[in-house]
Amino acid sequence: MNIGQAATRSGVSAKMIRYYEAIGLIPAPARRDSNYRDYDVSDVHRLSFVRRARDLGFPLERIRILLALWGDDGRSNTEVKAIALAHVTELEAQRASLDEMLRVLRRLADSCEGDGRSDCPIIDGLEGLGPQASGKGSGDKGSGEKGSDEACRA
Amino acid sequence: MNIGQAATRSGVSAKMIRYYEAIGLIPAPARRDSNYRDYDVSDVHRLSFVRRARDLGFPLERIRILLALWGDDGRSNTEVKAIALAHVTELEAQRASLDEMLRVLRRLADSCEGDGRSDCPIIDGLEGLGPQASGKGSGDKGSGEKGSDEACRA
DNA sequence: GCTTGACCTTCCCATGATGGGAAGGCCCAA
DNA sequence: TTGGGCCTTCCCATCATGGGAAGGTCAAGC
Repeated sequence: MNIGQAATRSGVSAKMIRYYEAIGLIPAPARRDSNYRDYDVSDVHRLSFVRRARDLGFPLERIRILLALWGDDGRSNTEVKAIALAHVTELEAQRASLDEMLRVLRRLADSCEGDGRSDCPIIDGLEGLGPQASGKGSGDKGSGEKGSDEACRA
Repeated sequence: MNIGQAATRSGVSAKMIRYYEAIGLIPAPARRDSNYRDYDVSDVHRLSFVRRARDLGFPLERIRILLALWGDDGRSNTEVKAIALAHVTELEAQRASLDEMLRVLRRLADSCEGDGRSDCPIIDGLEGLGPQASGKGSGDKGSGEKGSDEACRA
């Protein structure tokens, strides 16, 4: 079947199928006389495997390893599990990072009245790093105080 | 001060400072006779603002708006809050996506013994889409069944 | 003064995964 | 035969960041 058919069936775009082939993630399929790529059901099967792994957030280099294990009858599920758990650990780290951002952002947003005044704890929080920036120092932000002691070293 | 000093003080790498200038996120600073960029404390202040916003996951285009609001004495905190809340919504969507990946991955990992055999529910889960792939169909994965009915249309 | 090493400049390239689009060829049905 | 839809390759863009090369500057030590 053509690449468009394979794309529809596997859920991987034609563009991505060509890319996966280019980087050697999947083998180059047979070509017809017209130079069209020719896929069969096992190719679609492999592409679906890749797509599901992508949906789970696996980076392509890890999927490369998973594909090798997939096709290895003598594989050890210990290795597969290790890859999965390593990925879980990375996703957890990402989530922890997101949670921290959300925590800080929500606190800032909660402390902002949003009542139309220019006074804004969110801006203050970005400007100074205190938990609640106390001073309303937004007035000194311009390009005014260009001092002349330039080589100042901390 | 030199760009290196500004980088150290603001926590933004020199590379990034030049990039932010190139894309117009921050104004081009004065230059010395040597063509070195010359920063003052207000520049460092602005860079620190950018860095904190980046730490909270704001994309640069949103930071561009925040910077404009920061420097606008007549700003409305309503607008700032709207931007922050929009970002919260996006981060929450990302977290939901991560959580779903983690949920599926943990379930797969939990169902895998990791005992050295080749039998692997993780691989099965990637291969077929069932909640628990029942059949141990990993045997048919090779490049064997290259059928000849190529123009098959679903 | 001269050397040395740390710093600065610009420019190009790479990442990771994906999409957009142009220019040209192929295929099938009307 | 023609038209439209599919395919091919090739180049470029994203987003934020880093690496590195080739060359200029500066400050300190001798």
